[in-house]
Amino acid sequence: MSRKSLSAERRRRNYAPIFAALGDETRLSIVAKLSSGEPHSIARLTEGTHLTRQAVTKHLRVLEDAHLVHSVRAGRESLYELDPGPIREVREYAEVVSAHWDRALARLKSLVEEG
Amino acid sequence: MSRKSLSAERRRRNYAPIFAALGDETRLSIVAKLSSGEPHSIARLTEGTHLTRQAVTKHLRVLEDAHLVHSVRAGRESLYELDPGPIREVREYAEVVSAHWDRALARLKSLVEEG
DNA sequence: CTTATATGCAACCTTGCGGTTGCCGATTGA
DNA sequence: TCAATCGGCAACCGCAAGGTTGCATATAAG
Repeated sequence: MSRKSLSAERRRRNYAPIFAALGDETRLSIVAKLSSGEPHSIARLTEGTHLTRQAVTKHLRVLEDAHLVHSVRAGRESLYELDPGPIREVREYAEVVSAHWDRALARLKSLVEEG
Repeated sequence: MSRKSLSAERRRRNYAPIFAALGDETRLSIVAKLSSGEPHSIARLTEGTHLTRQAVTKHLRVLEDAHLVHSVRAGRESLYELDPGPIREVREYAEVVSAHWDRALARLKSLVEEG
């Protein structure tokens, strides 16, 4: 289960699970906290929210399944850290769709002007 | 309801609904079809899928609520077209998070090297 | 006018998601 | 050793998501 092979698998057009994982405010806020680079424990990530630790744990599981995050056990706590790969893929997806759209518009425009 | 004001509202950090709308393979394929620039009717979007027209209609509703798509009635059919704004916002979000992460990593690295 | 096409609306079903509670094991620290 | 802290596991709950079927309505085509 090397990271390389995982990344290769992912690139095979499975964007939906990534978007789905990001489609929740709680999870977006977790991503925001972790994007500081500092690993956070579950208890730490639960602080400030009105949620149960279990709820946060479930959200972390979702993020982990989408490879947006990974955890390392450190003593009695497990530290979560951001995994930036999928976020880059999201950016690439958005760029591709935007580019496709822009080219299509340009084509339509030139058709109209020629006509 | 000018496009400007809509875009301004959206920019207020409501990324979750956009991601959620994109977090489904069927809807991603709809977006892909529409990114060609050519408006598609519901019947047209249903062709090739193993889904009911009603199911596709519901997905279109979700995309519409997230402002990823809008429809125009043309005779007896309603044509759907891509709305590129939210996709751009997705790209911006991904860029911001990536940049934040990269800066954090650079900071950590320099700390290690100094120490 | 009649029929076929394209959609809308509403009810209904099943499943998954977000969330909670309760209990148990492991690690830390006094 | 004993208590407190951090997590994992499992059961349970309500509700929305994804999907279907059936029927109604408007437009197009013959």
